[in-house]
Amino acid sequence: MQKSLRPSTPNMARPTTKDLARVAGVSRATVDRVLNGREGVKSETVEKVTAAIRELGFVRNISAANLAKSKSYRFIFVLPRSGDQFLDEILRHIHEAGEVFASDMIWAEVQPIDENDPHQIAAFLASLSPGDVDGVAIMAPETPQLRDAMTRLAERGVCALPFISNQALSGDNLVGIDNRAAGKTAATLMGRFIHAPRGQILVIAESMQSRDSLERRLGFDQVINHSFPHLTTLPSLETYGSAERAERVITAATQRNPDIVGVYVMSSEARIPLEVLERTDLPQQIVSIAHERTPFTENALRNGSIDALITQDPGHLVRSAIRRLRALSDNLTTSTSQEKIRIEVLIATNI
Amino acid sequence: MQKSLRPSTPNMARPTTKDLARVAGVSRATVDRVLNGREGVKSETVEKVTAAIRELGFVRNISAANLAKSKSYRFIFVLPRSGDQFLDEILRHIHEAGEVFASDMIWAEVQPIDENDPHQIAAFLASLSPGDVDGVAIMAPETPQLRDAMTRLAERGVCALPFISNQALSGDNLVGIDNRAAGKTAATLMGRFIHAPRGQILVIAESMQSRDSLERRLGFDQVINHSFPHLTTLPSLETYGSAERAERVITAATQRNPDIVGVYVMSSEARIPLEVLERTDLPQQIVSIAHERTPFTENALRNGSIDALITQDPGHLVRSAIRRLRALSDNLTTSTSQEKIRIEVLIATNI
DNA sequence: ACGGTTTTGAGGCACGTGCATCAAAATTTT
DNA sequence: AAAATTTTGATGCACGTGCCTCAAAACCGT
Repeated sequence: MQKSLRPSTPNMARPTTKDLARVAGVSRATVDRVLNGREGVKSETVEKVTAAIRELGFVRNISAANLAKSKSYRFIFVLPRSGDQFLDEILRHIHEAGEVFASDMIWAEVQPIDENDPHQIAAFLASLSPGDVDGVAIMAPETPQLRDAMTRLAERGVCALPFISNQALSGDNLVGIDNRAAGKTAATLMGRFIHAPRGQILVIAESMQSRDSLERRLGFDQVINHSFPHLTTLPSLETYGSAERAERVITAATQRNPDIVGVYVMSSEARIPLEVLERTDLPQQIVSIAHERTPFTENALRNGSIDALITQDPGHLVRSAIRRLRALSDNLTTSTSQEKIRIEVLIATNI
Repeated sequence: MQKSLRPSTPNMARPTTKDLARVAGVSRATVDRVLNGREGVKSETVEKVTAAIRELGFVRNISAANLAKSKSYRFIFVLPRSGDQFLDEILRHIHEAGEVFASDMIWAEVQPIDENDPHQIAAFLASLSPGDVDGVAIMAPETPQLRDAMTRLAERGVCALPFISNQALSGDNLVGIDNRAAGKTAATLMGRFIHAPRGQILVIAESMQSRDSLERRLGFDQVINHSFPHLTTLPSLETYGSAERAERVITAATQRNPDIVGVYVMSSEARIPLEVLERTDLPQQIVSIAHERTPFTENALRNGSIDALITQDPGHLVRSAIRRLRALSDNLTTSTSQEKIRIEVLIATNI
C-alpha cells in the first residue's frame, strides 16, 4: 500500500536506492542487484526489496541512471528516398526535433532506403546492433522480409517501431493514423458535402500496392456504400508517381464517366493528380478531398480547389515516435504511454 | 576539433564542460561562471567560451545539471472546481501523466479554484514562489486581476501558461486551440452538412461571458454569413450550467423559430443542452455540432444525435502543457518547442 | 612599486545510479 | 564438522554539472 505517490509538501525528497536499502534492511549492493535483475539473490530477499519499492513508491531516476551509464539514445528513422512534399516535411521535423531533444541526450538520424527493395531494408536492419542504436522507426511497405527483420531486431534488443505507413495491425505500436478510419472520414465528409442527388466519385492513388491506400479505400467504400448509396465509387486510378501516367488515366476516366461529383486523392502526394485535374474540364462544384498537409495542398485548400484535407501532423508524428522509442528502450516492461495520433480534418477555415 | 553537431560514429561522445574548458583555454570554474551567467568574468573571456561552445556544438546536459541541483519540476494545474465531463477527462489525464513523467522528476498537481473569483485565483498565484513550484498551467477566464497576477508570477521566475481557456491572445503560449478557428470549422461543417435551401441555426452556450464562447461565436458567424448566406444564426442561448434554465430557453427558442435546421453547442459541456433537445420535437434531419469528446458526446456521435464534434484531445493537452512548462522553466531564452494543439474533427466514423 | 580590486584557477564535494571488487556471512553439500 | 557454494555487505569510482572555498594571477589607480 503506497501512502501517496506525490509529495504533499514540496520539499519532500524522492526516495533513493539508499532509502530502499534502509527500509528493506539490505545493502545498496543488493538493491542494485534486484533493480537490475542480476542473478544470485534469494527470492526471499527480492521480495523484501520489492516490498520496500512499493512501500516507498520508489521510481528509478532515469536521468541519473543514464548519466551513470553515460547512455545516450540513438534513434534512426528509416525513410524512403523519394522526395515528395510530405516526406520533406517529415525530414524537416526530424532535424528540428534533433535539436530540441539534444539536451535529453537523444540523437535522431535518418537512413534513406529504397522502399521497394525489402531485401535492402532487411539487410540494413540486420546490420544494426544494440550497441550502435537504441531504436528504429520504419516507414516502408509491409513485406515478409521486413516483418522478419523487425522481429529479429527486437529479439536482439533494438526496438522497432512502424512509422506512418507500415505493418498492418502492429496496431497499438504504430505511430500514425488508422488508415481505414481515415478513409471512412473522407467518405463521410464527401457524402455530406455532395449535394447532388447522384453521381460518381473518382478515387486516385499512387499505387494500390501500398497497405495505406488499400485500407483507406476499404474504409472509404464501406461508408459510401452504407451511408450514401446514391453515390458510386469508381475503380482506383494509379499514378505510380508519374505525371504523364496520371494525365493519361485521369483524363481517360473523366471522359468515360460524365457524372463525376467528387474526387478522393488517397496518396500522400496529392500534387500530381490535382494539377492534372485542374487542367481537366470538370464542373466547378465538384467536391475534392485529399490527404496530408503540404505547401501545395495547403494552398489548394485556401483557393478552394480542395474542400477538405485529412492529415496527420508531421511534427507530432516525429516527436511522438521519438518519445515512444525512448519509452520503449527504457522500460521494456511498462505499458507504453498512450500517444495516439489523431486524424485531423483540415478545411479552409482551420488551416 | 569536432565540427559536426551530430556524431557520425555512434561512439563519439558529446563534449562536456571539461572539453569546453580545454578548447577555450580556461578553467572549468570559468566555464561554469559563463554557462550560468555569474558575474565577474571579463567579456573577452566570455567570448572565448562562447566561441568554444559554438565550435564544439556544446549542449548542456540538463539531466546531469538537474541531478547536481537535485532539482525536480513541480507543476500545478489551476482548474475550475465545477466537474463537467470534459474537466473530468483532463483531471484523469493529469494523474495519468503524473505517473509517466515521474521518472523524469516531474510532479504535476491540481489546484481547484473557483473560476469566477479572480481575486481568489490571483491570491493563490501570489502565494507561489519559485522555490515551491516551477510552473503553473491556468484554466480560468481572463480578468485584469488574473492577467496581472500571471505577469507578476512570471517576473518572480515562475512560468505561467494559459491552459485551454484563458487569456486572449497570449497566442503563441496558449496550450489549447484557436477558438475562432474552431468556430469557423464548426460553421463550415454546418453549412456544408445542411442541404436545406434555407433555415436557422440554434446556438447554445453555457455562458457568453467566457472568452471561448465569444471567439467561437465570432468565427462561426463570420463563416456562416460569408459562405452560407441562406442560413441564419439565432442569438446565443445561455444555460449557465442549469438544466432547468436550459429546458426553458431552448424550448422557448424552438417554438419561436420553426425553421431550425442546425444546432451548434459551443460549451464544453454539451450534455445538458443535448438532453433537452432530445426531448424537444425537432425534425430528425437537423444537423448538430458540439464540442469536446466526453462519454456523453461520444455516445451521441455514435447513435447519430450529433453529426460532428470539434475536439481537442485531453491527453495531448495535458502532456503538451507539461512539456511546455518544462521547456519554459529550463531555457528561459530558447524558443519553446512548437507544440501546437490542433483542432480535431470527429465524426461517427473516426471516433 | 604599492596596495586594492577584479578576474581566474585548482580542487573538492554533492546529486542518484551503475558497476566492479573483495571480503564476510549464510547456506548447502560432502 | 569441514569444505564448497551461494548470497550478501562494504566500499569506491564513474558519469556531467552545480556550487563552494581559497589562493593565485592579472589588472587597476595612485
